[in-house]
Amino acid sequence: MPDEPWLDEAEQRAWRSYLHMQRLLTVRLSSRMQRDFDLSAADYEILVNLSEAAHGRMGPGELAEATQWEKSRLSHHLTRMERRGLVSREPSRTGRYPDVQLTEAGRAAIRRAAPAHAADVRALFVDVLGPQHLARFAEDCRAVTAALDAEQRPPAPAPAAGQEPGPPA
Amino acid sequence: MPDEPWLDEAEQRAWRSYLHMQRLLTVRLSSRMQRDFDLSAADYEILVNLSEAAHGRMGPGELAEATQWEKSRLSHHLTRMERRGLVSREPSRTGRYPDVQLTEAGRAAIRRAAPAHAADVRALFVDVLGPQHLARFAEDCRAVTAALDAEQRPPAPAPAAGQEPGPPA
DNA sequence: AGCTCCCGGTTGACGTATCAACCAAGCAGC
DNA sequence: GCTGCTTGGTTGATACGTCAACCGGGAGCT
Repeated sequence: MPDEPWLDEAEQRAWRSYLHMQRLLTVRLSSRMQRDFDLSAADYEILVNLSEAAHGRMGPGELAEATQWEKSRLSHHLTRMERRGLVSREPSRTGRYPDVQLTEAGRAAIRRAAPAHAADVRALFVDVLGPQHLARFAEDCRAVTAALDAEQRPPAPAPAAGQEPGPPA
Repeated sequence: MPDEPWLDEAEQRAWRSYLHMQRLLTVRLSSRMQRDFDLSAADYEILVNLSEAAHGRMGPGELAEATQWEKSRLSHHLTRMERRGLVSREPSRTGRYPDVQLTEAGRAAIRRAAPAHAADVRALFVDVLGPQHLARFAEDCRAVTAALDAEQRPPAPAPAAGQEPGPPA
């Protein structure tokens, strides 16, 4: 930790630029998805993960790991999604806890929403930055993430996991 | 809008890198502030704006403009903050609606929290990127923001407002 | 003046996030 | 086979955000 924590004006401006973008981008993407497809960003994230999984089916633990959500948030949210018929909880053959299963309605929902969402991400982010800036930007994001991870658990330098194509998160 | 909305693998990875960082960074900063100072990110934002204003006092409209919050969110949140004694609503001499006034407790709260928050932002973001990357990164953020703004209201290219130093937002 | 419309702000209802408390398998040790 | 701990999941309370409905004081018109 530096002795002088304060931010100078340039740093301040940079930080606020990020905050501002972050807020606008989040709001835009999620409100659009809500309006057009009746899905929240949280719903979408769950659906993406399930749709990428083996048979549209995962254990709660895996889901928690994949989304990095708190168990309690996950449980609550799954309950709500279950009530809306997007997922179901099916007794698991292998594990002790019921699996989360993507329903047909759930699969239909994400199939409907994904193209529009991808188009949004492309129009508002990917295409705005262009390939080069995009790559640099992502690199910077990973650096920050690494710093975050490092601070959280000093020991155990865990290697990162791979990513496969699919609907944009 | 492009005909092929889908994201290729590199784009996908970049986007997810951003999402991941965004989430971790937000959670880290806000949970720390909550834990150590009993302030949410929202509380902090209001306090920063008020503390930068003339006499720790602003009209609700100005606050809404500064934070870009919805009026309803602002109203609700101010009610909660008022209940906790961080702000008060004082009848305004100039305007028709009561001003929002930073209380002594509110000022004390942000004075306590700001240094730690600034240190966090520095340690987890500013110093991780370094001056050059930071500048580039911020530039990219502004580009995305501009795209967002442009899409929202096609006409009226409004010039941006200046920013002054103070506690980090 | 009296009327209407508009606009900034508040309210209520509902979905969501977080925290802490709880619960119920599984497993260790005896 | 019981005792008790660990672990993964659920529940309830409370704070937060959003939407839509509502309210009340001007401004403008006649």
